[in-house]
Amino acid sequence: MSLEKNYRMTSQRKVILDELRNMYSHPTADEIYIMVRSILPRISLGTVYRNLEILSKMGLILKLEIDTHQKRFDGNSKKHYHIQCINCNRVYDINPKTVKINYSEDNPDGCKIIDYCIHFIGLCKECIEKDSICNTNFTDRSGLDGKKAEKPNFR
Amino acid sequence: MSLEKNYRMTSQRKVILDELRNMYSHPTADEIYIMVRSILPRISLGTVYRNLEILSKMGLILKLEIDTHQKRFDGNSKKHYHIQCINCNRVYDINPKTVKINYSEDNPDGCKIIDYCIHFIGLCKECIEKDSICNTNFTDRSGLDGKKAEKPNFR
DNA sequence: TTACTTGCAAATCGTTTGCGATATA
DNA sequence: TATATCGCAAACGATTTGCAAGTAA
Repeated sequence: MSLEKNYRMTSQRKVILDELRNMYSHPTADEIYIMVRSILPRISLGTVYRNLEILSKMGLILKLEIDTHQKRFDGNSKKHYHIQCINCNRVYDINPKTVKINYSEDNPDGCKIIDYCIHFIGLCKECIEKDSICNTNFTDRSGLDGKKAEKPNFR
Repeated sequence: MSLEKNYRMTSQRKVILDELRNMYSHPTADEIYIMVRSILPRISLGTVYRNLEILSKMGLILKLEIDTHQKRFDGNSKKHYHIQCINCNRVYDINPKTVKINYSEDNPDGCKIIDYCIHFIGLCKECIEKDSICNTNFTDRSGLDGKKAEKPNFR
């Protein structure tokens, strides 16, 4: 008597997984929906959401909660760090060797730390290159708060 | 010619700020709405949202984006660390002295890190105490994924 | 054959916004 | 008095869900 579901590998699920695994960036559900529709034009957004949920339950992908107003998904299911670009909003992997975090499990306030979530904010390679060509001066963040960045063209 | 708004200190705004400053935990907008209604019964949820936004723009409170499906607010506007309890879902401050983070601005992948967001996951003092009394064994996190924890009774 | 999955559409939930009335500086 | 703010209700955007039909194992 198992509580597990016998998940099936449908064509929809397979295409979503493949698309995600072939990407460098970590897209939102609606971005994945657009990509997958070029292969399966009749797929629905609900199916995309359901499959992303199941694939992450199966441990095949990662659900990222970096963006507060939209979830993002990562075809690499091993835990690692991410950076969100302040210019294009895309999310990329960060080399874990460049980061060190130290904390004591037992906090003087009486809390017990079990795990942590960290993500970085900065500029991606592509936008840095664009910056040095166009002189758009991204590194000045003043007045950027709350403004919507350009929609990323993924891939 | 200033772009600033001349914010006013209305009774609603003052009560929201005071409530938030007198709290140890960091509530959601609807939790604040419930609290404030006991003082100002005719206040609307929209007003609570608008004021929380303005108070954080004024730099008097902090908008926390720890919980992905609901924003939380902190009466202490200085940047500091937080922990969310896996049992009651409440968010508390973490003593910053117990945490050390090291990273290099320039990532080998070509990204440039400007800032970071970190928060901790664990157990709050209250729930640890409840655990040792009731033997509910919180520290076993298996099967907890996605489950809704009990609604916190704030204060 | 069975029960998992789909497409579709409607529902949900947190949050934002337009409006005419009210209150603060 | 000018305009920031209010309460109310409707709108919004991301996500979830109910249902009848379709399909993988």
